[in-house]
Amino acid sequence: MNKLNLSNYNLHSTLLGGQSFSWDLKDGAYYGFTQDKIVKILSQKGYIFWQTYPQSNDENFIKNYLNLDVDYEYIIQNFPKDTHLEKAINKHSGLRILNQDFEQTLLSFILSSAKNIKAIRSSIRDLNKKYGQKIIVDNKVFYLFPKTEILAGLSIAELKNSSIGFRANYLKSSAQKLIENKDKINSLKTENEYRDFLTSFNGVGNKIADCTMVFSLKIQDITPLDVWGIRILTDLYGLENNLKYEQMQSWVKDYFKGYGAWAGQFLFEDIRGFKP
DNA sequence: TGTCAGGTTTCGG
DNA sequence: CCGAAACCTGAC
Repeated sequence: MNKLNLSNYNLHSTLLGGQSFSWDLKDGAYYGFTQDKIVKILSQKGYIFWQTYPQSNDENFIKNYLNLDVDYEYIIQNFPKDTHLEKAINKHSGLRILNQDFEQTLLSFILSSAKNIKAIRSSIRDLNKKYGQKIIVDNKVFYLFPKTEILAGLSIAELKNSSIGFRANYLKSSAQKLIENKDKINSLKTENEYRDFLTSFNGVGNKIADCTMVFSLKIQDITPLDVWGIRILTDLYGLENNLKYEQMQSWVKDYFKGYGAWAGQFLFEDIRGFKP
């Protein structure tokens, strides 16, 4: 295992909270899957220990994924002082935003629409088991997230065997579009460019575009506006619920001073009652 | 047993 | 543009 000096990083709330479906806690360690590796992480007062498989010691990956080049203390200290945020930060101290793989994040959130977290995690693991590579770590069996090419080549009927229902069409069509537009995402930069591209995928509206931008493209000034996100704005901060999507995100950018993604994540985990 | 879940698309007005 | 129905299915 590799050792990394890393204080104030709440692995539990970060890896098992709502921003990723790819992690499990087993025997005191967190195991996650991407499209090409299994990642093992555990924390021990002020340090984390980690390893990647089958390619070992992928330090570049781990630092990118854990999003370590952000100035966490600065972000927290710069938040507006209000009781809701302070309560949420206190409860989930050390919660971070991850920088996950783009294609996996987009495809995973396409599967999330109108499903609860437990069900979507179950569907993804079923797809992994059927179509992802098997890897043994610590005598435990893991499966990678399926390659985009594999998903694009499956039939709708095959995909529906993983309990994803009407999302099967979205998944296949989006996987195909990702292949046709290989690396196009890397040529884009601004939120508007990202949003236009992402919402052109079948099955991707504003909310899933938000999740993809925040959790895999380092957009920090917006927060995903699902039912919970909107509830936060209306119930806690008094916004009118008939505001348009763009107006709500505009308020988020302004009020949270460019770090709405981070503030929103604290508030989201708090309001939905995630146990730290 | 019926409703609902971290939405999007489609369709009618 | 805007509200409502349709889309699948496991979970409560």
